[in-house]
Amino acid sequence: MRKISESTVRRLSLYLRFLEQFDAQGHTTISSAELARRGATTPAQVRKDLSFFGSFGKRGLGYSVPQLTGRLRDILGLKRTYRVVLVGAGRIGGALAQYPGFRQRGFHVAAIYDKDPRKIGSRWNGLVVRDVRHIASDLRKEPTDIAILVTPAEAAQEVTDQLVQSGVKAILNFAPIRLAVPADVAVKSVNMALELETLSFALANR
Amino acid sequence: MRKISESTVRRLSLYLRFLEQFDAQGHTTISSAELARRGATTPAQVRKDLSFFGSFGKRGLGYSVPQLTGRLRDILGLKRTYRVVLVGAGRIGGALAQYPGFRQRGFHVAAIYDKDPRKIGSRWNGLVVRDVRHIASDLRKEPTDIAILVTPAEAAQEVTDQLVQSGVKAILNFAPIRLAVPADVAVKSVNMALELETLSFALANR
DNA sequence: AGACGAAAGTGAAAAGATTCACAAGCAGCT
DNA sequence: AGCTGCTTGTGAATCTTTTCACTTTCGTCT
Repeated sequence: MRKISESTVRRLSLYLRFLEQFDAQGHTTISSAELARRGATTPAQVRKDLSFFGSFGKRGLGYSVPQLTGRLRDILGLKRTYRVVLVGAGRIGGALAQYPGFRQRGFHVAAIYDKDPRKIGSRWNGLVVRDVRHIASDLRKEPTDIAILVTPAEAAQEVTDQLVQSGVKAILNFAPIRLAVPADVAVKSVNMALELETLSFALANR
Repeated sequence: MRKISESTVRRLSLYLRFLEQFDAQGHTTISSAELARRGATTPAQVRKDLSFFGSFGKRGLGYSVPQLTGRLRDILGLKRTYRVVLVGAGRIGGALAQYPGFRQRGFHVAAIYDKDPRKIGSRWNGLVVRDVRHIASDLRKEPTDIAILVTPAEAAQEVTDQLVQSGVKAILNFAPIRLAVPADVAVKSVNMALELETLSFALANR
């Protein structure tokens, strides 16, 4: 497949959200102009993004809301559910484990791991925190594609190696460190402090 | 000032992190090649990023770690501390309020607000959750540049309007909605589910 | 049936970001 | 002082992304 840019993928996710809202409002078709308006982009951008994957619209009419919704869910890999494991039962980890937005989209947090004996055995939203040492054997029984990593920086690489060994193919990383992984493993890093810094930059440079 | 791209700003933040680590290791100079290695980019990229703001290095030698650290903190607006208010005392809000990475960087979460009477008055990390209705009067007494918004989507725009009215100039938005704000207010939106979707896209398209 | 308005699809142009490649400058050495 | 080995700073070249502008197609109306 032709290389699709990260920004295109992010916009496709956004379009999908708008489509769902639009559907809830009872609309059956939507134009690229309307999608653009909601997504703070341009109609041409919307059409170009979609055109990488085929042509889904009807000229003169727009896009069928249910049909485009289906295609986007397909493109984004959202027609299935994902078993997700979370490593790091701290405050952020706990919050993420219970975040309803994940489950709504088909991402099921099925296990939480930590290294700290004081946390192991405690309950988070019905899940018992397990020892990180069980990752390998657990995932052998329950293959898992996606992991969310919320450990301190020091532990992140070691845990990553275990996850990768156990067959995890995608990692959402909250640890402030760049993870080394094989080429076939996708890593997406999120860093809250960095986001705030883009804001302080904006404040300082006006 | 010349327009600086978002990606440049993000990289500058990263460089600053690496510099701090490098400093802690006792190094006094660093080359663009070393910064590039750590940041998964190229030496030319590092030099170009820095060149937008001046020339800080010594040819043949590299950059002075403390000097470049200082300049980056200056560029990113990190030479001061920021008073930050947080709206939405849910699980994610609570976790963010206590996130040590913010305070380390000079972002002080000084107040938490919520609309839910059951949450108002409860304590989060030493802060008492206050009624959102107090935002305007509180911020009149304590001017605040940055807000973190962790409300449900429905409440987000209303709260934003109040924040903007009260002089907030930058918002880190976790609500899954595009906020309407005046041109002089910076908004940075973070959407966890969307990040996971870029991963499921990667899994689906290999 | 033909004409019209609306909107998709799409090469081509423009804008923007990254990489290249090389001159210039610095420190250390002889 | 002059030579050598590095490494910066930067215009130019390349690559990527976005925007433009135009053709095609669809549904509707007369």
